[in-house]
Amino acid sequence: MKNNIKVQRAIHDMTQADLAEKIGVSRQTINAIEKNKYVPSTVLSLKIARLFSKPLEELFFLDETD
Amino acid sequence: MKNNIKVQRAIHDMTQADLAEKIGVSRQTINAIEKNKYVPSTVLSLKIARLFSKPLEELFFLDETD
DNA sequence: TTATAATGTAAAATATACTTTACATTTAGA
DNA sequence: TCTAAATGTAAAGTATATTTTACATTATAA
Repeated sequence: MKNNIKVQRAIHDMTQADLAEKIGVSRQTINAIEKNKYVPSTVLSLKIARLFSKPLEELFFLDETD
Repeated sequence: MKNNIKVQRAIHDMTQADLAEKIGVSRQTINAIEKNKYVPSTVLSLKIARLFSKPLEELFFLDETD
């Protein structure tokens, strides 16, 4: 799975720490998601999508490995 | 988080086993998700949404506990 | 009513998400 | 250039998702 969280952060001018704090996870969790270290839970991705006011599918995408 | 997978299965006339097989997880995983035993990964919920041709937010909802 | 399919559940094992702490590297601004 | 902020990364620990096996319960159809 891929995502464009980094772009969304840029649009909203937020740091990884900002985003982490807003959705209640650690900064390393955001970093790991952006670097595709692991797949977030649906609760987490829903919270991120809600924060950025975008449909989840515009932020997270299945790829050939999924 | 809540979901209406059971309703979607009914609409598409699929059993838990059918759905499990189509998205490549065990039947117990589907059952556990429907019974809110645990929160699926984003890959899994994206696959379910794609299978039912619905935006993910129409299948999975954040609630007060999230 | 009986057989069969579907669903619910549970325990043990494994994989993976997420936290915490800590430090190194990169980026950006004074 | 110097400094501070932001990002990347790593290891150890904890929590939770998912599988497998197995069995019990419920619904359905003959």
